[in-house]
Amino acid sequence: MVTIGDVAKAAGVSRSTASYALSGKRPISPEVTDRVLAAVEQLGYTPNAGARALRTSQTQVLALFARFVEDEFAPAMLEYIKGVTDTARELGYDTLLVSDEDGPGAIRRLSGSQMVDGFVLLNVAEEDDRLEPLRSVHRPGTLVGLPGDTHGVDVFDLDFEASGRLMVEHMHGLGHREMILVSQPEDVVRRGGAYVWRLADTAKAKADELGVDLHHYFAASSQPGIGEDLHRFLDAHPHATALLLNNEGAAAALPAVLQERGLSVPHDLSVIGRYSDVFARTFSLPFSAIDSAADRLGRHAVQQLVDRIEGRIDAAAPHTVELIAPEIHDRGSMAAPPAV
Amino acid sequence: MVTIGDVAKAAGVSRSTASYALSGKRPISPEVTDRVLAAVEQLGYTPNAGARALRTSQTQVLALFARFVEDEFAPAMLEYIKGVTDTARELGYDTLLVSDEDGPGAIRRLSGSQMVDGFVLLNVAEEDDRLEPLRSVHRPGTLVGLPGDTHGVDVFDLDFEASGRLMVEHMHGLGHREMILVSQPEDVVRRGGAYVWRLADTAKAKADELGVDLHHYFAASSQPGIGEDLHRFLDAHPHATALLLNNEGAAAALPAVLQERGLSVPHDLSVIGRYSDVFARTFSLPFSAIDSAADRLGRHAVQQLVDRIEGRIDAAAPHTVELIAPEIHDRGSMAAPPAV
DNA sequence: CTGAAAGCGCTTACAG
DNA sequence: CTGAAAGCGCTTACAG
Repeated sequence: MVTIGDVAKAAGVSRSTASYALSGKRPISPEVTDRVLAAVEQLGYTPNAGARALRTSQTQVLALFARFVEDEFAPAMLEYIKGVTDTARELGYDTLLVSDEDGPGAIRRLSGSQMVDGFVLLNVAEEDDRLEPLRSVHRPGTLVGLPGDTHGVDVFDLDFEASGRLMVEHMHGLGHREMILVSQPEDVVRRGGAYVWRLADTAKAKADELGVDLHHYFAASSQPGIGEDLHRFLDAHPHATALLLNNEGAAAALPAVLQERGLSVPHDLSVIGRYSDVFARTFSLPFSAIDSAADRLGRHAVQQLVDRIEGRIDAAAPHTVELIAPEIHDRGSMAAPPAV
Repeated sequence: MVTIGDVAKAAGVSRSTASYALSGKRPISPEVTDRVLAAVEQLGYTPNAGARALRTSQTQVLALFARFVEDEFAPAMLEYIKGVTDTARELGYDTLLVSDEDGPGAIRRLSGSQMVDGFVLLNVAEEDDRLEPLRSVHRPGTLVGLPGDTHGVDVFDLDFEASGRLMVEHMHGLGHREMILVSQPEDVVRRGGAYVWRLADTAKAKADELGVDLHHYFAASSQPGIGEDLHRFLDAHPHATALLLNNEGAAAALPAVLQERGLSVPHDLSVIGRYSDVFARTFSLPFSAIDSAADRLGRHAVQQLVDRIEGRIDAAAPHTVELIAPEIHDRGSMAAPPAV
């Protein structure tokens, strides 16, 4: 391998001069700089990452913790991952992908071995077992997903409370007075998916406030269960005119259910979902939805993390909790309810 | 950070003895070993990865190159990624995920900076621009996907040629004599998806050999195009009794098309696809299919790579091209053709 | 069975 | 504006 010593020799300077010429950390004459650059080019020099990390205690690597859970829609996960890796690369960092069962152990291991400069955690649960080690390791960490206790970490998530309100408000504004809200299965909540009840609770509160009759159900997350569930809900509430979906499987199953019941959207039923744009494209879903903003969340998370790593954020300053305001991607599935 | 010097001091031995006690590379008395281990435990020692890499020229990190292309079904990609990262971890390696636009540049950069011990390339095209740098960098590389030129790399893929034959043979064995084969769009082939014509060519050859009438089409990969395409193919060949799908979008769109035409499977039409099991689950697809074996391919690729890195494979020995034999996952969508 | 020392390649404080 | 030297933490050949 070619080292900075080789570069220095080829350029006829000392190793320190070669190093400074490349880093720009002290003024080097243009002629010398040119010779160094030429040598780098000609020899194909790339600094040894291990040596640099050993010296500087900076690795230019971020750890990305993804949890691959059943029930979870994979393309959405991939979008987060892509958002994170792309942004990291733009900012000069590589990404170590950790899908370890043993999340807490992996955090300690990677921090102890000084392999990474910081951590991005995806799919964060209400009570997440990775948070305790993360807080203890003294390396910055950013979460995508809002846990119960946010101290010591930066947090980015969709504002699910505002999302619940927005769904109900929007449908109410169109004239709907009876709605069905379909949430993820209860075991998603039990595993720590607090976003499910966050959205449902605010939806219910807003419905109460507006005098809307809102029926809330947990439902299966995949076929055939979810199809049967949807039929059951619609049977139980024949006068409901709006369907709010915080359950990706329900959105995917709905077109078949509508066809079986001979319902047309938005003529007979108005529908709004909460899922990512890739999800909509993958299943060709014709329903308006609040976008999960996966790539934006991944992007913001990395920017914040790198700002911290590189000292652009005062360590004493309070941590960020950024909840992205929901935006409805309109696909034309909402209208005034049918006249009675 | 705690170093091996701290451990040595706590155990009352020299740094070299501490190191040897941990690596086991030379005999150390049980008492001393115990003291070292206790010190490690108590101090929470983890070796500094950069220092170790600098000394040993081994990083215990693999680079995983994923290409996120449109048209590509993401869950399948995620399955490969999971197969690779999990296997790597089991073998003591971390995984650097690279989704760089600049694949060739990233290979040179990571190799030059000695950040990784080897490369796994996903989604390899017939003529892949990452192969030239990979061959030049003198670090082992394993491909998932069969390129035109396999020299200097280990290759793992599903045997698409055998898959084409198997589809036709199996349907022929059930009595079918006229079939439709639906391939991915032509631009997938143009981008280097040679597996498309590999499967189609052997299917056609086998059909000729068996006297089967096989109609081959390229089709769109997503709705609404693919639905229209399927209708068109079925209209054009009213006597075809079997449908062979080497196009995930076609498989996902087929249930709706069948319903619209009032066709039942396998009574009116026998169907076989080629897609992963997660894909089938995600879309609740009721069709028998040749599994893409994503996790198995990822697993084998990493095992082979690590064997090479760790010198368990003679560098002079020829490289591997392992094509996994297709297996049909039977979901009951194939039967004898309807009596005329 | 154990220890003192060298050196991997880099950056940066020290010296001029 | 440039150079010689130290030291990051590790492993291993050298010495006993």
